[in-house]
Amino acid sequence: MAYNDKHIQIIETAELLFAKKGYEATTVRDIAEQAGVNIAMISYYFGSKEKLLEALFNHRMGGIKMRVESLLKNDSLSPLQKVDILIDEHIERVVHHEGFYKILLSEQVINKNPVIIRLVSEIKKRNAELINKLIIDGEEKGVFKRNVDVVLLMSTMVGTVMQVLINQNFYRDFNCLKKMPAKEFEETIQKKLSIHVKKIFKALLTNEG
Amino acid sequence: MAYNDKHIQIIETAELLFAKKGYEATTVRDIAEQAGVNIAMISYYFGSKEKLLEALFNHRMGGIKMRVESLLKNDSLSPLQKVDILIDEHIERVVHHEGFYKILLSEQVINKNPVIIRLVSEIKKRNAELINKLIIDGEEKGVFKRNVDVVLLMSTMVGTVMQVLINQNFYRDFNCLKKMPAKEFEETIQKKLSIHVKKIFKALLTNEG
DNA sequence: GATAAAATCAAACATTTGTTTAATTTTGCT
DNA sequence: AGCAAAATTAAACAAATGTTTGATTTTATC
Repeated sequence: MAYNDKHIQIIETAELLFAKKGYEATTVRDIAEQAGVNIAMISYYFGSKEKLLEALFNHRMGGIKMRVESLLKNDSLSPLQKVDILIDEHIERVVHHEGFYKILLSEQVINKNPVIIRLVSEIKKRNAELINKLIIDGEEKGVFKRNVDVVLLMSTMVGTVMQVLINQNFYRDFNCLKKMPAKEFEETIQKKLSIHVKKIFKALLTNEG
Repeated sequence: MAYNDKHIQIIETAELLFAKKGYEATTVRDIAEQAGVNIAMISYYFGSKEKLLEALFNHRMGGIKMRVESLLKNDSLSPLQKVDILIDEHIERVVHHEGFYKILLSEQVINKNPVIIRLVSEIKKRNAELINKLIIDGEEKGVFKRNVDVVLLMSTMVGTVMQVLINQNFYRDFNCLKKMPAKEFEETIQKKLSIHVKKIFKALLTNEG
């Protein structure tokens, strides 16, 4: 299904509110008011509140379709370089779509909506398979270790990034960065996070010395 | 406040349902029915649905109070051994209280309830400070690197464990373990996860070679 | 065993929920 | 301009929500 401007407007307003208050705690009246449309428009456009949530997932995860395929085929990059790029792209996406990734996390915890379950697990599977290929390629070239657990690896990347997202305020507090401007802080933490995850992957993947 | 058997019964029933359906989607009628008590008992005992949630957090997080203090003081263990024990204890807790940790995660995403916010951030802060001490101790003994980012480290542990918890089915699927009995699978993944996180910590903390 | 407090209950409460209706306005096309 | 389809609206809808009430039962203390 293709969404027009009004669709997008409602979807992204819903995204904002779902991320802030949670799906169940957000009312269709909230969304309609914030989006500046009549309440009935949500049923009219999407059919129901739940289908609006599904539309949000289609809208955001369609775009995600990690452009991994092309990256993996690029022969001018080493396996480790490719891994680093994947990490940075993931962090970039999460930082750029904080709200959606919070909703995604919550939905995975509940794991109830069949449409979302299928969509998410398909993307997870595809990503895992592609990364698996990349790792096997690295193995064959002798730069990566054998028998790396791809799902654990991905869990660490995704989990670490999500946890840092959730812990932003705590990070500021604990490291006495309360006064740092939001913009600067965001850049700082993004860079630190990138280095951190890359270090982990390098340690887990390569026979460094 | 001290809870009697009935309190606990209601709290743990609520925990079950909150974890399964989410806090907002769980009704007090659900809880009352499942717990085998009258609907009015929830207000009578706890005051409100939200205060029941807070009671759950008090109930579970009071127990968490990681017995870190005593562990850190134990001089017969090396810093790295202590880290390994902390990791295993964390995994053990999460596996043993899956439901609660799902609720905890969801609540951190929403980050709305002031009582919970305070409770969680206090425990996070205390844990971070204690682990920081442990790391500094390791630095001084020359076994740990300098300038380790404690919050990033904790985020990786907590985030990885949570993500594996969420990805359990996917892990089974991807690694063709659909037929493995639940009990065996749980043990397997717990052991793998433990090794995985310990490996990460060792890589980030020590000057291995 | 009387009595007061605590616990339990069915019923009622006012709100809020997502959705629908039916009328009206706007749009797009000839 | 005319007209059918699409978009928009205010109002209404039934169902479900958390909470409270007021009566009744159980418990504990003397």
